Amino acid sequence: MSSFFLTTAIDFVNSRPHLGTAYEKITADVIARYRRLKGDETWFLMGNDEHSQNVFKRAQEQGKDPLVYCDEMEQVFREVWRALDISYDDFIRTTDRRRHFPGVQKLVQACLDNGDVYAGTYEGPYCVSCEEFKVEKDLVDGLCPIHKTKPEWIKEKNWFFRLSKYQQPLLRFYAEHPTFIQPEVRRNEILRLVDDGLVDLSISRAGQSWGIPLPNDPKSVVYVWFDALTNYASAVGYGWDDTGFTKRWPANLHIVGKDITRFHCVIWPAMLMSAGLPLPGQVFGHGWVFFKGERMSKTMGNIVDPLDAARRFGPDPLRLYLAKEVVYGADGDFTWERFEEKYNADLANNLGNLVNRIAAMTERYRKGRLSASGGGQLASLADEASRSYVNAMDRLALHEGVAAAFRLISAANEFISERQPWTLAKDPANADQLAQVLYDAAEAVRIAAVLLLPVMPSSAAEILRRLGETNSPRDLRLDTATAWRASGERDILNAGALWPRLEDKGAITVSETNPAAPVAPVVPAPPAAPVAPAAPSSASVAPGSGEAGSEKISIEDFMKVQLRVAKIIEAANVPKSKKLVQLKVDVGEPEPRTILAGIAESYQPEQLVGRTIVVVANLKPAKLMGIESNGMVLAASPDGGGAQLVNAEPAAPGTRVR
RNA sequence: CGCGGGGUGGAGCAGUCCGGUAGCUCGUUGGGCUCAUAACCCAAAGGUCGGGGGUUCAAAUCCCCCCCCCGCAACCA
Repeated sequence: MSSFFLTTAIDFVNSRPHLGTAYEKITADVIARYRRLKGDETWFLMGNDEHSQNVFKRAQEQGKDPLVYCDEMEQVFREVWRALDISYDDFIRTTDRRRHFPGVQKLVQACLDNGDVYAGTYEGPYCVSCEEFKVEKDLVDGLCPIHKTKPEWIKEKNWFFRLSKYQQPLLRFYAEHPTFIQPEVRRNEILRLVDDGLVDLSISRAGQSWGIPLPNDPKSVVYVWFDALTNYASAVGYGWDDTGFTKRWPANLHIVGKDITRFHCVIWPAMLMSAGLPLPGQVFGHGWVFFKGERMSKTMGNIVDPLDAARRFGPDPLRLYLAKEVVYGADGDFTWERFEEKYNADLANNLGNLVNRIAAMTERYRKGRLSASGGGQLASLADEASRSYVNAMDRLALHEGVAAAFRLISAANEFISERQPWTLAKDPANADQLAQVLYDAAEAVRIAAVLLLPVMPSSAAEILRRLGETNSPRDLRLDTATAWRASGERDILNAGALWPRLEDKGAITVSETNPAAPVAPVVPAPPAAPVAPAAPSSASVAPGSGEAGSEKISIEDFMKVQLRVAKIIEAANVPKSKKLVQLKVDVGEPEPRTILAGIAESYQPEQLVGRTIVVVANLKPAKLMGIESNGMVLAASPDGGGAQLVNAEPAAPGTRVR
């Protein structure tokens, strides 16, 4: 029996998991369950990344001790993973002093011993308010993008890792292990990157407390990658349990997002090489799942809680959708419309209905009992499906694997139509034939259900139960369970619809932007599908979207804001900018002002000239795209665009607005 | 020249690495069936595979050029 150790990226805990993170865990879980089904001794590791300044700040904002905050977030994450049926075997946290700290320190020490870590100075712009170094490119015209303050130029003693030394060893390693980086596009990217040369890496930060102290310099803390990446090794014992570590390490597969494949393919192997440890077998960089074409992100407002789909339909339809509809490795889309479409097509009409018709006929014609008497034409199709399933799953082509299972399901539906058991049932002389047809169909579905166990664990188990499978799903092994059973008897359970059809188009569409929207009456909810709120057709500006100020301000506060009527004299698009328009406006002052407005997507410059609008006149100047803006125009700006300028016609420029 | 993804029947997508009947889901039309969740089965209509050039006996697939869309990166002060 071979063993298989796979991991996902560990997650920052400064916000709840969203569809994007759930996608990674779900697909990794499909792989883990597939390996178990194959009989591999599988170890599936996940975890949280907690030593981030963002996390620290988040905790402070909430007035919590960072560790307490992380404890709470762990529960939040675990709850989501439970709801999605993620079968991780271990969960590591980077604040784990028993397991993670020693691992990180040992790894740093090993690199030190090897002469790959050296002292140097890190210089850079440091924002005092953020308490962190900024990267040149993050600065907006020399200012901290968050605090608008000029960062101090600070030199601090840092420890560096000699990443540059590993350029050739890495290239050699990639050449010797062509499948180390998957899919191919990612591999090419990385090869190019490493080919271009590598710079040494700062691995410590001085004077911080939130992190793991360096073994050789306890006043400094291990910075980002040496801390985070090491989780894969520390979790299985590196630094605290040699036996466990040698048993599990190296990992066979790291599942990560395409944005961080480079760290896993470059820095991580270099660290391991330096420490003299074996390298992982493969890094797979999956794509993004967009929501209605928009990138899922913690900072955008379009987060759809993965629990939503799972809560309404159970985790399996969502899991199926993500595994089957998104080409693994490429980007994909999630829309409620498509989710509903696939739910009906694959689950209600195809698989669910198939199970139902077999069960109903068996009950009616055979009193619920089937017996086999030799193989049929479906046997070879089932065999073919199993083969192409295994072939695809081994290549991590999850979408192809699932498709293979569904081809078998379609074949079973076709088979039933062709043989017409209901006709056979009319003549007792055909009893044997009838029994055979029903048995074959059931057997094909049984095998398809086995193939679907990794993707839809509880639904597939339920189908197996109804088809009289007596073994527990966890005891099933792919090779034996997908073999056509040409003999034996079984009891079939007729237990109603597994996935009731969703009737009303768009019924499960939700409002993404306005959670407080009134809930409209919806479809009569099927048992598995609790009622979902219908979308307010929000083509128009949604009034009061967002919380309408739970806190009240005083009139004095309001008066601080100086609103004035302004007339637009000139307007021009800002080069290379998508949203900004540069305006020259007359606010009744001797000189016109330059104001930038993010309305380029709603207005052409020509449309703007001559309009009389309202501006905030006493706003601190700020530079955007290198141009200084002295004020702000007022516009109704619904999420998703379509800004409408506030019209002040016919008031004279400079008039105070209050 | 910032990075990256993509343009395939009405819609959404595979296929492109390893050239050789353009496939799937939904939708449409016609038919069948009645066991089943108005489900299931069969058939049909519908494609210059973004455009141009090249390589080849043969190009959605390989090479070159161009056009368009979309994410990310910087900006909705």
